[in-house]
Amino acid sequence: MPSALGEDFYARSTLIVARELLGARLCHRLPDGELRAGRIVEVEAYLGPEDKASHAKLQRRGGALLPTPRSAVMFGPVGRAYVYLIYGLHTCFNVVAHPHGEVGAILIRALAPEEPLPPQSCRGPARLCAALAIDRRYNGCTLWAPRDAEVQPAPRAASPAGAPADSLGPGERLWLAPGAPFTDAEVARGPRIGVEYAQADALLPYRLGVRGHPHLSRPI
DNA sequence: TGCAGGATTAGC
DNA sequence: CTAATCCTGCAA
Repeated sequence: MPSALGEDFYARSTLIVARELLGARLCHRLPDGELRAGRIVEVEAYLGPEDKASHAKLQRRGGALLPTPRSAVMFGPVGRAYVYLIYGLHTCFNVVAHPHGEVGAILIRALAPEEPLPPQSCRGPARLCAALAIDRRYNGCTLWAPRDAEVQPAPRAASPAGAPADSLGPGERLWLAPGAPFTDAEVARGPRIGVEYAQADALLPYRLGVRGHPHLSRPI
């Protein structure tokens, strides 16, 4: 896994990591050796249970407050993938990042794709997953270490019904690599997309993108 | 156990 | 604007 961002990168404020993810490269090595990658140009930060737009929720079970199964990885170790199915149709990819003892993840919303991906194939969180062939098997996978060194996947619910039951093949790898950073002047912030149900929290400027970039999912 | 609704997208 | 489509979390 060439030059992956290290574990410490993810152990900081979710919003700081979101900002620094802009410019980084998301890379997927397929079982046949093909590399699909792109440079991150748009993200959204999602915090813990206090954030009404976030999947991170607590549920009373057996007298104790525990994370709900879907988003349990957001409560766990940083630098892992949180991958979920949305609208019964599409896959979204997030990176778990938060200071020790906190909760949060960053939704990757758009990439500037690299060869051989088609130029417009990574605009939107579900489209980039389709283009890079990222699926729910990656939920809970560590992004900063070779899978050989990986500890057991985060204690998450059993694979959602319908998820591929097979595990990742030997050659498959998903990781984040450093890339040419964007300057603060190039970064625009705005409200997150599609979270109107979160009322006041829907207005927080937790969507970050490269100003005017042609691969944004929509203008910011 | 049932059921409303979703961090989206393509198509009319 | 709406349908597609399957899980999820919460109510009962």
